[in-house]
Amino acid sequence: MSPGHTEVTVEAVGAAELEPCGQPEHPDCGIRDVLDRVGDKWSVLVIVELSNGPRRFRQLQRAVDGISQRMLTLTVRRLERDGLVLRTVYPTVPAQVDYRLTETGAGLTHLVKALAEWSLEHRDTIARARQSYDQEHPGSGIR
Amino acid sequence: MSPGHTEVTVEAVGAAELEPCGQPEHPDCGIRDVLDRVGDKWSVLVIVELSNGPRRFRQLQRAVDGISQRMLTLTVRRLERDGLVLRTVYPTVPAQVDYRLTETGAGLTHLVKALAEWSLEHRDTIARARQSYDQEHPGSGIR
DNA sequence: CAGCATCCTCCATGATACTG
DNA sequence: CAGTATCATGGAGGATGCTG
Repeated sequence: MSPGHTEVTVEAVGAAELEPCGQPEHPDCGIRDVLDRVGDKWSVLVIVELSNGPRRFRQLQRAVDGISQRMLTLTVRRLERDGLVLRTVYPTVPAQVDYRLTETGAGLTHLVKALAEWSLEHRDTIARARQSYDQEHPGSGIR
Repeated sequence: MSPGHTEVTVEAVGAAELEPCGQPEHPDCGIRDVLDRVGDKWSVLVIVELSNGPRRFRQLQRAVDGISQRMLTLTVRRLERDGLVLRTVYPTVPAQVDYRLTETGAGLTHLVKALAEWSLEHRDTIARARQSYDQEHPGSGIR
């Protein structure tokens, strides 16, 4: 997975076969587009929950503990806009809406789950690293 | 919240084999700890750059286009604190410092690269999805 | 139930200046 | 070179109230 590339910059992330794209304006090659989504506070948790099957709005809100109505709306709208989530409205009374992953979204799920598993596997290691860092650097103010 | 919930919640992320951990206080099981790092604006780009080998401070700053001195400092410090990056100071004049991934950090790199590759593979699909969403939902205000 | 509209707060990030 | 210190700010996110 690591071919013999010489000076590689951060944008040539995938390895040799990936387009370096090398535009100063887009140093991240659109990776940020996805990362901004994966990175925000709620998207991943919503995606993971949806990976267990379709969910309705309130159901999602209850599952993703702590999310506000507003943020759930925003999150799920953005995911829909990106084509990762499909939103279906049933014209019942009261209204009923469900959300499910699209195929694209499901593909991302695997990566997200891998990340989640990695997190769980290394949380202790990281926690210990932090403790020892904080001991050796008292009052560093880093969080 | 329901103490003995049988409902599958977002924390049962990996699937059946992952610890549900089920603490209302830590619904994310520490996934957030890692996600917060992966999610912030610069960590991933720094990690990816470091995956190409050790880098010095200025070198990193030049590679990660657009990062400010302050944010680079904060980012590498946090990565160091988490045990993902090793910081080595050489007592030369002027000072010389290099950063390299720890083994833990290198492990995360693989996932991050997978994410980056996925991003590149799907950026067009996502871009098209956004376009069509924006057409069908004019003035929705979603970004 | 599934939202939208407002208001408000705080923090991540940026800009700038200075230092060993 | 490799930072630290300080100030400013935009926007993410929370709280609340209302609606079809």
